[in-house]
Amino acid sequence: MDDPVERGDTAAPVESDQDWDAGILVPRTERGFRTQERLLEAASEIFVRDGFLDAKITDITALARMSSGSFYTYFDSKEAIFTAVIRKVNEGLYVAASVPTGSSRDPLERFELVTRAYVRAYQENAGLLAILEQVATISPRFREMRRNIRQIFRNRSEKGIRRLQNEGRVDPTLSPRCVAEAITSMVSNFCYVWLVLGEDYEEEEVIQTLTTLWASGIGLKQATDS
Amino acid sequence: MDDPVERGDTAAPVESDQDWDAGILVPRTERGFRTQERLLEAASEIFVRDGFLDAKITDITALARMSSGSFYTYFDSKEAIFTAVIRKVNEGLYVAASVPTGSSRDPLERFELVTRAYVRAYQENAGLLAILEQVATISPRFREMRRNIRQIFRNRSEKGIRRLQNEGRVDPTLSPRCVAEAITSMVSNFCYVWLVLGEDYEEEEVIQTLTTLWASGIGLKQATDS
Amino acid sequence: MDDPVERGDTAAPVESDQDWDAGILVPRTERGFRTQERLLEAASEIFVRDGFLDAKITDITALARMSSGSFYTYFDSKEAIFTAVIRKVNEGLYVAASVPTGSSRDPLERFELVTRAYVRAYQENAGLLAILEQVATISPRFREMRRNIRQIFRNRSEKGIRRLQNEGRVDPTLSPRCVAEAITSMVSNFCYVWLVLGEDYEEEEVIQTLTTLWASGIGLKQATDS
Amino acid sequence: MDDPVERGDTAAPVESDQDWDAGILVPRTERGFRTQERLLEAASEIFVRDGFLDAKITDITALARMSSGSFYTYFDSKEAIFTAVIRKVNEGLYVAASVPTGSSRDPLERFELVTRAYVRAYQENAGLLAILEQVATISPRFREMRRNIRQIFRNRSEKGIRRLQNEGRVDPTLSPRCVAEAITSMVSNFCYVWLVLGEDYEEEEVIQTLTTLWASGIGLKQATDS
DNA sequence: CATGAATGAGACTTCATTCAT
DNA sequence: CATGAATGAAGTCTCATTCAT
Repeated sequence: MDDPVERGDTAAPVESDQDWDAGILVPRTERGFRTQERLLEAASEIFVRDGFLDAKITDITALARMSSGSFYTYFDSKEAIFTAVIRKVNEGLYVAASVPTGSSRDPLERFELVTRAYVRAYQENAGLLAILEQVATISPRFREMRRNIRQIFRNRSEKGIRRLQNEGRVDPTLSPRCVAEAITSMVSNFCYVWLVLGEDYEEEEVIQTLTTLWASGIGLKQATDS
Repeated sequence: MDDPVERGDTAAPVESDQDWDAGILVPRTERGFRTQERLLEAASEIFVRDGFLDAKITDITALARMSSGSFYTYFDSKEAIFTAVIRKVNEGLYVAASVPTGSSRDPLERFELVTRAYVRAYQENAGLLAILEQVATISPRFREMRRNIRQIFRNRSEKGIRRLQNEGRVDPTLSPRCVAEAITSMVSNFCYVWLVLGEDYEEEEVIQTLTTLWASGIGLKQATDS
Repeated sequence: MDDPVERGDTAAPVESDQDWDAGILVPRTERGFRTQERLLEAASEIFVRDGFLDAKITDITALARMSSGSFYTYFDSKEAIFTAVIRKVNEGLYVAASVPTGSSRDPLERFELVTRAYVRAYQENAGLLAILEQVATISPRFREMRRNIRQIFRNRSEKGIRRLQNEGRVDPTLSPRCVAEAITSMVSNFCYVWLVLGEDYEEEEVIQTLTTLWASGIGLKQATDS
Repeated sequence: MDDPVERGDTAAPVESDQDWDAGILVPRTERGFRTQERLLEAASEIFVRDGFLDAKITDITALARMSSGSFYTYFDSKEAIFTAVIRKVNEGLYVAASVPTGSSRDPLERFELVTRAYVRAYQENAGLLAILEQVATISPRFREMRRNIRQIFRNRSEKGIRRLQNEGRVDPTLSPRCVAEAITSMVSNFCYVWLVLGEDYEEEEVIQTLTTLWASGIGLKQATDS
């Protein structure tokens, strides 16, 4: 394989020992599942609206049309339900950002594909990602979670760069990990500034600019033959 | 001038109408100035140690060896003293990140100089910048403040890129503002991940990698002659 | 009808848009109602004992044998519970001061009846009315509330006087509203001075004096026949 | 003498042992007197504007253009300066409400004269009297002070009524003290409701109504001859 | 399993008054 | 005598979580 970026693994979406299930209770009945689902939807809405700190359990349960006490039938704590909410986001991001099998083998095209997929996924989840950013600054547990999500992208980039270096198509003196970290920073933080903080940019321009900077930055050469 | 990055303006360090003075009272005596200074030092320490949310006014005044009420002689609130603390950091960053007059005219060298200065400044203030990151996710006021600090660097980069484009040394199809935003993201977020979140990197490697990605990313050509 | 004073309306006890419910939460269970009742009783006692300003929420909850936080399950603030306490007093006053149906048609007897009822009601609620007087000097909201309570009596008197004027039994040159205000002042403030400030008077003498001054003051003539 | 109301005594304006001087320091210099005067003027303004509770020493000193510490050179406490302010009001009221020597001997005319004078004096001092009312509900010391002021008028009325009773021009069965209390309540509280709480009345109508109610209320008969 | 009432720790802030300069 | 900095006690209110019904 000569992919600059890994294909999405089909296995577990998280590559760490992070406990994504802590405090999330498993309902015993079908009705219970639906109730838990209602809570998750309500929580997403409240977290996005008020942030993690200002989100109140009572607001979530009220929106889900149940009593506040019932919350604890389904989740152990506010952190537990936030974990559950972010887990769904993470799964979505993971799938979205996977380079589909059979897509082009041209690295530049793959860069663009990855960037576009990342941007799209970020756009769709900007609200909750903003809150994750907030929670990560407060709680080590969620800092770790945020780091894990980030590492998915960084690790894929790193493998891709390593491969291109092996193929002689990228400056071999660069540290793949350091470069991958820098590119991940560039892409993820650009999305944050643009989609969360509200700097005004035009989507296509963003994707082209990031792709170009990425490719040129690592000195990508076109394959001599192929 | 052909600077890729602007020289530090000699005027005010803040280029916005952000109110950096809100809630910060001005002492009328020398003694008052010293007391306020003591509070600022204590606050820096407490903020870094406990974060903004967990920092208690009483901890700050205790560390500064005065009664809790005295705090309010100098600051209206925790927000106000945090603003004052960050204002000092900002001033430090501003100076640190200015390209010294008389430095090299070679863009690559200037990129490295700027990156190195930024990294150094970030290192020195990592503790408080981490807290600013936290507070920015919570309070619109500080989000704006963080945005202003960021824009100093972005605007300088933008001007530099525009100039290099005019000189024909950089890809003219790139949007200077978008590129500047991306590079600012790359550099600032790398520092965050590295110096705040604790990813392990080696300083010189970071500086070289960021400089290279920056320069190559925008397709910087060496001046043909001169 | 030739009543000098209106019979109690059977409708709402408050004749204004004053918001008597602001900040008073409605319990959803029987247990909740009992708890709220306990708080109201404790609050009455504490308000009378300490005055509004010195009344502490913790004293109220301690007297009601519950944790301080429980207070806020039933009331938003000290103002809210005071409103609730006064609302009960107001309802009591309203009922007490109503002239019973079927009572004498002789105006003088009715004046005495009304004065006696007012005095009795004031006596029973002197403690809380003293506090209302205090709060009214501090808060516009309660000033308005006090005004509303007062107006019940003034408006009734006004109607009664108007009627007697129409019947030719009272000086027609007097302004009914102005006279009613003066009589309300006389009666209510006498009760205040006597029952709150502690000037020493004998109940029966007070009632007779006030009744006489009222009746003679407006020049009440006995019905020519009847 | 057959005055229904006493002529103003020329001696001390207060008929009690109330200590009107407590905490009011006596300046040693002419300049000191002027400074104290400045404080009194500033205090009046602030008390009227903010009420006693919300009046801040620093607001008073700022308005008087001096440092907060200097306040205590002239007054021992906030209560002391309020006492001083009210003392001036009291003196004004005392003088204003005195029936001028040589005025008519007709009781009805005298009633009107007294009422008019009281109303005028109240109008001029409504702001501070409102605050005295507030403070009286809070502090026993000022409650006593308010009572003293009130008693000046009550005692005068009482003497007048007693005299008219002796002359056979007023119902002899009425208790002079009780009647005087009632009339004082009527007049003073009417002024409060009208001038402080803001009920809308027309001055001349008020004076005529109160005078009529007063005179008729006690059954004043015109002197048969004289 | 659902409900909603009960819990309780604890930090911020004010401002009259005192005191050092 | 003037200045303004320093003091410090004390009470409200929040809300995640637990528990009785």
